[in-house]
Amino acid sequence: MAILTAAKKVFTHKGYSAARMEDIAREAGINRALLHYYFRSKDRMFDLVFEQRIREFFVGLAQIMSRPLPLFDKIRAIVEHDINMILVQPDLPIFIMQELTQSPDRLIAVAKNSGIGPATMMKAFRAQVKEAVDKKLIRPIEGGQLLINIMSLCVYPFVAKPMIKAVQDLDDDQFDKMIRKRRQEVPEFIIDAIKL
Amino acid sequence: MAILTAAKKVFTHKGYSAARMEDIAREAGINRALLHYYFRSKDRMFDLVFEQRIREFFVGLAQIMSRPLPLFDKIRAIVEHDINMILVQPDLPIFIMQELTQSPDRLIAVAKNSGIGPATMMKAFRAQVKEAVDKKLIRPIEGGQLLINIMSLCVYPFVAKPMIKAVQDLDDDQFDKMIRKRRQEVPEFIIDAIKL
DNA sequence: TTATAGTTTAACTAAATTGTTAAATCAATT
DNA sequence: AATTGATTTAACAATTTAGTTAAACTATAA
Repeated sequence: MAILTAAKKVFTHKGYSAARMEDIAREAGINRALLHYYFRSKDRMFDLVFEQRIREFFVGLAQIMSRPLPLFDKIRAIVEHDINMILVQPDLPIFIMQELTQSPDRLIAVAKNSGIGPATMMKAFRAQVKEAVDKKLIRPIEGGQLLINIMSLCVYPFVAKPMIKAVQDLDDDQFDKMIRKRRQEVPEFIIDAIKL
Repeated sequence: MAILTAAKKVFTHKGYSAARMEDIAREAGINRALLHYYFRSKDRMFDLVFEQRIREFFVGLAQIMSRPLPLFDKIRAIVEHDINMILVQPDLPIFIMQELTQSPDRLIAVAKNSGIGPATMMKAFRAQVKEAVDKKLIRPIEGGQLLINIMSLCVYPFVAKPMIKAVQDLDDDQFDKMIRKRRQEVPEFIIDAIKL
C-alpha cells in the first residue's frame, strides 16, 4: 500500500519522535485526515512499519544462515546479502538500532509474532563454526563472536556514513565505490582472519 | 557543570527530538525555568552537548593514530581505547550516528571549530599502512578500509546491543563478558586478517 | 442518473512542549 | 539585620502536534 510505503520512508529516515504525520501524508500525496482514517494512530502505524522493517532485516539473513553451505561460502553469502540489502535501503540499520535502544522489548514482541526463530539459526551456525574449529580448518573462535564480526564489517560503514565521509573526505560517489570494494574485500578479510 | 552533565545524559540517551527539557531538569535536580535561565534554548543546549560528545569520540582516537607506534601495536591500542571508551558511555556512538545522519553538516561545523584535523590523522595512517604493504608485512589493503574495519569491530556491537542480546539470548552480564572477550580477540582477529 | 466509496477541506479539540515572566523563597556574605 | 545572587513557584503565551469530525466534493460503477 502506498501509504505504508510513505510511512516506512519517513519513519525510517527520521525515527519515531522526529517523524510527523504531516510528513508522511505529504510523502504519500494525501492529507492527514486520510492517514487517520486508515491507520487510527501514529503508534499503530509505527508498529506496522517497525515489524515489517525488522523482518526485512532478518529474514534473508536467517535463511542464508540455515542453508547447507561450507563455512567460507556461507560467510561470502552473508556479506554479499547484507551489503546488497543495505545498499538499497541505507537508513534501515540505524533506524532499527535507534528505536531498539529506546524500547528493547519491541524486538521480543516482534520475534514472537513472526517465526524468525533466532535461537535456531544461531544454534546451527554455532555448531558449524565449532565443527570447523575442531577439524582445525579455522582458528578457535565462537560462532557468536564470528557472526558479530561479520555483521559489524557489513553494517557499521552505513551507520557511520556521515562520519566516514567527513573523516576520509569522500563525496557520495566515492563512498559508494568504497562500499562496493568492501563487498569484495570483506569476505576475504574475514576468511584470512580465521583460516589456518 | 552539573546541568550540562544532565543534558548530556538525556540527549545522548533519547536523542534530540525525544529529549524533553523537563527530563533534563529532573535529571539535574532543578526546574525548567532555571534551564532556560542558563541556556537560552533547547537548541543552544544541544549544540553544546553535541560538540562536546563529538570531541570525546574523536580526540583520543586521533591522538593514538598519530603516535609513532608499529602498525600492529597501534591497532591494539586503537581497539583497546575504543572499547574502553564506549564501555563507560555505551549510548555515545548511536547518538552521534543518529544525529549526524539527520544533519550531516553539523560535523563539518564542529570539525572546523575544534582542531581535530581528521585529514592529517588519516594521511599519516594511510602512509603507515601503505608502507607496511610495500614492505610485504601485510596483505594489500587501503588505510581507509582498514580503519573502517577496526572501528566497525569495536563500535558496532554497542550500536547493535539490543539486537545481539535478543538474537544470541544474552542478559546484560553475559553481554558484558562477551565485550570484554572482544577486547582481547578483536586485535588479533584484525592482525591475523592482514598479516602475511 | 444515482448510489457509493474514497478523498478533501476546514474547522476544531486536546495535549504536549518550549519559552517567558514576576513574585516569592532560600542561603550565604557583608 | 540587610543585601545579594541563586533558585523555585506558578502562572502564562505561543507553538506544534495528534487526533476528530462534519460537510463537501469526485470519480466510478450499478
